Amino acid sequence: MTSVEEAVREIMLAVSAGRFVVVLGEMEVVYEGRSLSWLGKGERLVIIKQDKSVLVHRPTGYEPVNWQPSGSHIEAWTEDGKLIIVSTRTSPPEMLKITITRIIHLFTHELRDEAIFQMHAREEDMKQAIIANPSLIEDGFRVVESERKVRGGYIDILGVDREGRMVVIEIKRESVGVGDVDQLVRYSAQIEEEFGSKPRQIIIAPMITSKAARKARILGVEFRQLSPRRAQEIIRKRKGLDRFLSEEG
Amino acid sequence: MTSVEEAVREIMLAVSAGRFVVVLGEMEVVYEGRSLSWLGKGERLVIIKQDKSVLVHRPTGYEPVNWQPSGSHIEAWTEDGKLIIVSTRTSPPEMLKITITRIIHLFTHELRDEAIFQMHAREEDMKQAIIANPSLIEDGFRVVESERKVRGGYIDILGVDREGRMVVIEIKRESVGVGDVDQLVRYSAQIEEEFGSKPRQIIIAPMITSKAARKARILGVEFRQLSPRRAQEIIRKRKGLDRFLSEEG
DNA sequence: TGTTTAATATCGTTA
DNA sequence: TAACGATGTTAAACA
Repeated sequence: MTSVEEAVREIMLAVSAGRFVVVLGEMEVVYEGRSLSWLGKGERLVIIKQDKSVLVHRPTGYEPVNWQPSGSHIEAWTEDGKLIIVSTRTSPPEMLKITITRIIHLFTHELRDEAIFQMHAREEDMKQAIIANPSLIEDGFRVVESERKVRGGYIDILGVDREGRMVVIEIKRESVGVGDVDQLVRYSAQIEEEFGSKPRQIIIAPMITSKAARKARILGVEFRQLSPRRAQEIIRKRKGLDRFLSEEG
Repeated sequence: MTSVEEAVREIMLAVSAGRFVVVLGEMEVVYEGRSLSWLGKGERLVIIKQDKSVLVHRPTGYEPVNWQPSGSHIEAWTEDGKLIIVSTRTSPPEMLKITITRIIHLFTHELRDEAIFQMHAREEDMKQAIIANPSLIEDGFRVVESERKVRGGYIDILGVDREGRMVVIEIKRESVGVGDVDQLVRYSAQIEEEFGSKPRQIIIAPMITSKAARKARILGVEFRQLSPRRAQEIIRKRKGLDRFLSEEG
């Protein structure tokens, strides 16, 4: 079992050398800053990452019970045979104090991780899929602009249909709710204000609630079904095509 | 160094026994479910919590790069000398696959943590908020004394209202019960004894039970709503001001 | 069980 | 720095 003095030395060395620190132990935790919190004695996991972010995890649950973001200042010392770890930040001013009364396990190591994290099938990917393949909306549809700023937010895609009529498109990754229909109508009203003619309004999403569908029908909002999964497949195909073209050209 | 077979055995044992698992190692991670993600080879930390939630942390950043919530099903096995950990969930259907190509460190332990996590201000902080900002009680209110000793305890705050009438204030961090109303009335009686005139009686708390509210109405006790959350905001604002003043002065 | 709201939200991007 | 939207948001409160 590591002595408290050895633990302090090992932690401070690891922190200054940019090594990853893992401590399992019995501790109390106090946080003061954007909020205040107290957590009495219990066995938990403390992580000090290489960017000096700190996480305190209880035995259950997805979220850390306490934390401190990267860029904070870390100090460790002993007090009455206890191991104290304090992380402070100036902007915003906040402080996390961990009082470890018993060390169960301590381990430090320099982690190397250069890999790129790739994620697909988000709302952004659905937008890219439509831009890459506008006929997903309907034949003859053309994209004019994406992320056009309006009061209260952005129009995901602004386009023109086969007959030259303007189309305002709202994309949702999950089920469309009543609020999403309202938002699209608000944005469309601004386009009508600006261009003088009422645009078509289309929501594209994997599904729509019955309430939202009713409201959409009443307000003249159209719905097109597209799952993030299918959008992902379109992007992948498109990428494959790009690769083929660049290899050929 | 732990062998892969030993690691599988230790992890499966720990998971079924409800122990906490920590693995530092070189790994690839794939997620499929609400989205799709792929993360190439790199050194990371894997946590399997006692509720079978899984977290994968890179060397930097607050958030886990991949995770799986509690209640998922966990399996571990070996494949070509690699350690595979897969966590699956049915609703929504999602899967996390961790392929560990090199184990740097493995540790399992049953963590006991019964402590209650308390966030936001304590009763003491609510008192400080009122002292810092007496208009929380009402316009023209002034604090005369805090923690004045009486038979049976202390008066949280003794003050004077706009018309010069004495005010006895009782602070509660949680819901006010009948007993709290009784206590305030007992303390007020002593103030009346001492000063010769009946003081106003105010309870300040985030909420009050209907029974206590009825009793308060009958006994002439007033109620002011203040949540620990709001008290905390006032303290924080005050502290920010103090810091500014101390820097300037 | 489904819906709404808060979070020390975090994390980007943009003005 | 502030504002704003997206997040595999999560988690709690509410109906």
